[in-house]
This record gives sequence, structure tokens and C-alpha cells, in this order.
Amino acid sequence: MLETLHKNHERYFVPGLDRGLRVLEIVAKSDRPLTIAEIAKKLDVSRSSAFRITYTLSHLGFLITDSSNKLYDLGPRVLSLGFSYLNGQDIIKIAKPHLEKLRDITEISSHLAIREGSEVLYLDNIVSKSPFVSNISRGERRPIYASPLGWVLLGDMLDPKIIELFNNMNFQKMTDHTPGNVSALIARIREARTLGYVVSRGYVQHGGSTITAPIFDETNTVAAVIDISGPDSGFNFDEIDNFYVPAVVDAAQNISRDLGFSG
Amino acid sequence: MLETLHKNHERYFVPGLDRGLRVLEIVAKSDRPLTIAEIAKKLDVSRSSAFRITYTLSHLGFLITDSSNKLYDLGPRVLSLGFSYLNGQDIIKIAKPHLEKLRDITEISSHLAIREGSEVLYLDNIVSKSPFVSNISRGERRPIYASPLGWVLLGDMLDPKIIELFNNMNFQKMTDHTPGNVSALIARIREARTLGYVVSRGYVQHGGSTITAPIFDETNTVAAVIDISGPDSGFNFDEIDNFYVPAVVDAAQNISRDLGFSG
DNA sequence: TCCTTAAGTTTTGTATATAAAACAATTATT
DNA sequence: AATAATTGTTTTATATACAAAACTTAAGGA
Repeated sequence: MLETLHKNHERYFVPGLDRGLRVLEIVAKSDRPLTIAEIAKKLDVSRSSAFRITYTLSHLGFLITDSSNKLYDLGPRVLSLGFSYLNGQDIIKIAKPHLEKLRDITEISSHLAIREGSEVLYLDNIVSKSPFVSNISRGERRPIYASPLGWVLLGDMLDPKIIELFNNMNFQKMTDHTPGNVSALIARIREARTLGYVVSRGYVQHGGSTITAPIFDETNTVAAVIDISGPDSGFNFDEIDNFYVPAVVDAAQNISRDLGFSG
Repeated sequence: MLETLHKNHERYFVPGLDRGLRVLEIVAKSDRPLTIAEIAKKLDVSRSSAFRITYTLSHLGFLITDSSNKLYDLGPRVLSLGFSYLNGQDIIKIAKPHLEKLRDITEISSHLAIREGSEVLYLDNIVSKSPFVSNISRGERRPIYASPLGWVLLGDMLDPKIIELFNNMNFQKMTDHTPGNVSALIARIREARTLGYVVSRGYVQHGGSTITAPIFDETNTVAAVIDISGPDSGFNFDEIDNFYVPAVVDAAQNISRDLGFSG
């Protein structure tokens, strides 16, 4: 009832924690180390507060300062959390042998990704032994709307939710095939769902191709996607429909089965 | 003067932030999701505080709950910080072409690592195209004392500091060659420093070998290490001294030079 | 079934984290 | 060189984050 007392944050928020994590993300987004005054301005807090937050974060090893103690940058300790997260994802362990087999029979790099918000988050990267290697690594993110993996990942999301997720996002045209607005994106998603996979030749980046398929969990929802992708020079384009596509779809189904999907 | 007022934490600490990050690390260390009560006990705070912290962290995406909303685990958002950290490390970009060349001429996986506290932290992993691939990935950590990379990394640390760093650490014997106490470790470090590299055959894990050398920055301190490592089956052991060692040392010197070292 | 124990929320008085203001030290400007 | 402006640090009065206690719900045990 007295909601106005609590400005924008909710009732049980720990403000120091919220701001500290926002500082980490501000520093992460910046392409150069930042001063306390810059952090204070970006966070919209007083310099004294920014001082206390950076003091705490750097004592904990999440931020480090340069020799003059004026410029703050991310510290190596932030890595350990991400690594623990990856280690805890059972889906990575379950998927890995299937992705390796897929890489071996196709000689193309294979990947595992999940959705996080409006981004595709790569969880694993099985690099091809051929000279045509992909340059995507675990932890990397891409905007969902611009990625065939994203279209597959959204396969079981209802249209209103999709619209809600993307209604105030500006769609940048990466290539000619990038959907330019929500309805074009929804068309792509529907296409991917009915087909059960996506073949994208040069859709994502110039001279690169992707073949991707969804993974379902025991609740029959899209839990992840896998793909094979790399430069066009690594593909034999005569074999798309009768070799690459079945190989990817088959691997995806095997992973789904191992996850408990019984569709 | 009134230091007793501030228990163990220092003057400018933001307690909410400190505890929130500790919660993330508690959850990261746990091999299973935790309840609020468990987190409260491990953190040594009240349940109501743990409730507020987990509330904040899960609203920010750093923690996620299971379907019953009772079990907390790391959320995918923790990954983005680590990825930003890796992207910001110039040494990775500088070292990569040299590591790739090293991998290509030796046909063995090469790695880049730095020291963080008493751990070796792997920053990059250039996988061999041979079937004998290493299983170390960026972000992974190993105890310094048990790793040849660690002995090289500590090459310019003074003995008292080494003793301070390891005096209450218990040395687990990974293999017969693992130093069992601080003085054995110091002997290893000294050996590595005088030689300028370390060749370790089966020292780290059964059937695996490593050749490693230090990287110096413009202040002439050990900034990082590189190695080539993998299963013994990938090495030609007749070529250690006249091929592998010079190749690794050469690559390390080139990276040092690119970093500004003028030794 | 009832009682006990434990865990998740919510409320609330009070210790304390916070932002403003003051100060110090540095950098920019004239 | 002198002054102004900016930034980092310290102090401090007060708004508020916190832990205790109350309450609610769920789980176990007798």
C-alpha cells in the first residue's frame, strides 16, 4: 500500500548488493577501466557510495585497480563463478558426447546453446579438427532475433510473450536475412518450429553457415539448441538435406532422450 | 582507534554486497542447489537476511530457483562477467597467435595461464588438431603447488611471500612428484627459475606431460605462463630438448616482447 | 490425528549503512 | 603561477537495512 516509500526497487531488495553487481556489469561493459567518479555517474549514486562499493569489490578480488589505484577493472575472481555455473549444467555433460560424434562425422564445429532473456548463450563449443574452425566460445552471447539458434530456441514460446520480449528492441540488420521487426521474427520462429530444424546459409555472417535443431527436456519444452556451424568452405552443400540435417536432428533427438524427453 | 566497533570487516565495507557475493560463491562451491536455511547457516546470518539476499540475487538473474522456488542455484548471468573479463585481457589477444603457432608446429595443445592467489588460472586453451586433445578450458583453476605452471609462475616471488601464501595449506600428493610441503615447493620453484622452463613428464596426471615457460611483462615480473601439454601419446620424447623446449621458450619470449618486456 | 520441528515469509524497533557535506589532493584553466 | 574544477577520501547526522521475533506453512514423528 505504501509502495511509494520504496522507489523503484522491490520490498526485500538489498540495495548494496544490487548496486555492487551493477557496478560489475558497468565495468564489464566498458571497454576501458573506469574511475570512481565515472562509476558514480553511470550508476547515478554519490561518489562516496561508489567509493565504498569499489572498495568492497576490490578487496574481494572482483575488481582490480591499476598501479595508481584510480582505475578499476574486472578482477580474475569473476571467472570462477562462471566456471562453476558451467560445471553445474548437467546438459553440457549429457550433450558433449553427442556433439563430439556430430563434429566427427560432419567435420564441422558443433555447439550447444540456451536462451537467456533475449540472448542466445553458448554453453559449449566442440571445435572441428579441420582447418575451418568456428570462433564461438562458451559464455558468448548473441541477440536471439539475429540467430538461427534463437529462432529455434523460441519455438515453444507463445506469440504474446515473444512480442513482450522484443517490443522495444531495435532490430539491427546483420545480413539481408535478419528479421527487421517482431512479426518477421515470429514468421522465422514458426518456420523453424514446423520444419523442426533451420538451415541457414550465409544468414548470420558473410560466408558462414549453420544447421541447428532444438533439444527438448522432460517437460516437453525447448531446453536448448545444438548446431553445426562454420565457414562455407567447410560444408559440402550437396549433402545438406540427406546428410547434415539428419545428423543434427538425430543428435538433438538423442540428447533430448538422454534428458528425459519422451516425445 | 575504535577498531572494535567494526568487527572483522574493514571500515568502508558494504556488508550487503560482501554477503551477496559470498552467497554466490557458497552456491558455486556446492554440488547441489541450496535452500535459504542452508545458505543462512553457511553464511552465518539470520534466515531473514539470507532470504533478502537470495531474493535480490534471483531477481537479478544471478541465482535461479527450481520449480518449487525452494532450491537456489547459480543463474546464467554469472557467465557474462567472466566472459567480459576474458575479453578485456589484452594478454590473451597478444598471446593467441603465438600459442596457435606453437600448437601447429608441435601438434600439441597449448595454454595460457596466470596466477590468482594460490591457484593457476587458465586464460586460454588452443586445442590440438591431433586426436590427443587436452581437457583444460579457460577459466579452470588448479592449485599452484601441484602444477608445473605454478612453479614457473612463482619464479619471481620472494621466499617469505611464498611461505606466507602456503604456510597453512595442506599439500595433497597428486603424483609422486607433487611437492609435499613448502620447502619442497620452493626447491621446485628455484629449479624452474634457474632453468627458465620446466619439463614435466607424468608429474601432473598419469600419462600426461607438460613443457612450460614464463612470460614477463614490461616491469620484468612474471605476468603469465604458457605450456604445451597433453597425453604422453602425443609427444615424441626424443625431441624434448632440441625441439619442444626451444619452441615453447621461443614462443614465451616472443609473447614477452609483444607485452613490452625488454630483458 | 495431533504435536513438534523446521523452513519460508512478514513485520518492526534499532543498530548502522548511507549520502551529504567537508576536506584533501590532484588536474585543468586562465 | 594562481585559481577553479574535479576527483578521491573522511566524517557524521539520519534514513533505512538488518536481525529478532512473530507468523505461516509444510514436513515428520509418535
